[in-house]
Amino acid sequence: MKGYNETTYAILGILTTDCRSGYSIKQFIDRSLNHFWKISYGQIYPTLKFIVQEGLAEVHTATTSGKPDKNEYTLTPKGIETLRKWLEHPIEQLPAERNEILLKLFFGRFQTRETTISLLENYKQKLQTRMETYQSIEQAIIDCADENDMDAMYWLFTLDYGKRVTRAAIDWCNVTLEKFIAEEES
Amino acid sequence: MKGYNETTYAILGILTTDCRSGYSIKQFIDRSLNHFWKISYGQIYPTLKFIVQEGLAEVHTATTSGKPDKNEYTLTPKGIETLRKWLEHPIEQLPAERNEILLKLFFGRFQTRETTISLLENYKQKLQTRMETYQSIEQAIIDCADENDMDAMYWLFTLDYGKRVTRAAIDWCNVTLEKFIAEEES
DNA sequence: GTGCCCATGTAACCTGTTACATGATTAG
DNA sequence: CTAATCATGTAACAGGTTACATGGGCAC
Repeated sequence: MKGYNETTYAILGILTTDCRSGYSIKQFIDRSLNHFWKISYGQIYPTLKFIVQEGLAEVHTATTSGKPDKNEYTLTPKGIETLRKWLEHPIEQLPAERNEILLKLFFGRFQTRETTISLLENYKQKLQTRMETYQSIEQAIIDCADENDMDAMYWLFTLDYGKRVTRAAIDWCNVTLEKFIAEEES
Repeated sequence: MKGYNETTYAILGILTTDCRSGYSIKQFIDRSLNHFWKISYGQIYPTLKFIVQEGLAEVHTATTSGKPDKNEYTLTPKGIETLRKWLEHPIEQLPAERNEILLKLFFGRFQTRETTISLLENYKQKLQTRMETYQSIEQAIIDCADENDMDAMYWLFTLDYGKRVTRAAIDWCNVTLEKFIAEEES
């Protein structure tokens, strides 16, 4: 734990919703941001401590009958301002994605064509599963969202991103597979 | 430095080419795999040490006149076998990409529309720059590759992947921007 | 003699996950 | 009584980058 990193801002963002404790932050991420953001308790609790130290939020222990006590965090004006600054700041650089499948393909000269083909088919299958997951999440959002539901709109934007990128990767699998299969026949 | 991780296999793969020293491995990655794999000296040298410890490669000091000595690594049969096993093994799970722009967009309820639009336009611009880079690399490969050049073929596959995914992301920017701009007019 | 490429290496640090410890309450 | 859910927290580890130390040779 050092300073202001993306995890800090992600948590600051979530604290603007109704999720105010470490446990419910984790739940929120797992339910809603899971396809483009993950986080573990090992990061959440130390970060919440840091956020309080910096005066970005305040803690109050909430006693609910029938449930264990929980620490509820409320953003301070300074916290809101810090979040807003970050949101406005354009991203510095595109994330450099490591891609294991491209690495394996690149060294494919040392494999048989059959192995490369089954590698690609396995990858394609995983992408298709992901695509189906996106589609069912999307349907669930559409079904239960009322009109003017801003949260739903933003969820759909992020899902649309995931679907388009996954679709492109599946297309690539198909054309690449075709090339290997064509070569095999010749 | 612990055990067999992706970095180990990446280096094992590169050692099958003419790059046999830590320095030239770094160069190779920066020149050829840069768009989907990066690595720093801080990983390369300890990993090479580990590879030798495991008996996957052997070191020999090569003295070239006019240049400093360098440690040349040569794969052993065990090293080749280890690499081949990894190459054949299908990837376990799709990489879970953290996406800062989706995170910022998701919390866009706390920004003005103008800010969101400029965020997206900035992102789109970066994607376009990346696309141009891919295209110029591709052209360079096509220009200098002779027929039956297997390396060139694999490079083009990985570039094709990058181009398709980047294209999909740009398309997403466009449709999302349109929605925000339409909303602004209404 | 100065700056650049070649070449090797490491220590400090950052970020994150996993596994564990702890304990209350409730439903069956 | 026991399993599940709610809730908080930390220590050990894994993986990676950055910055630094070191030094040879070459071209200007």
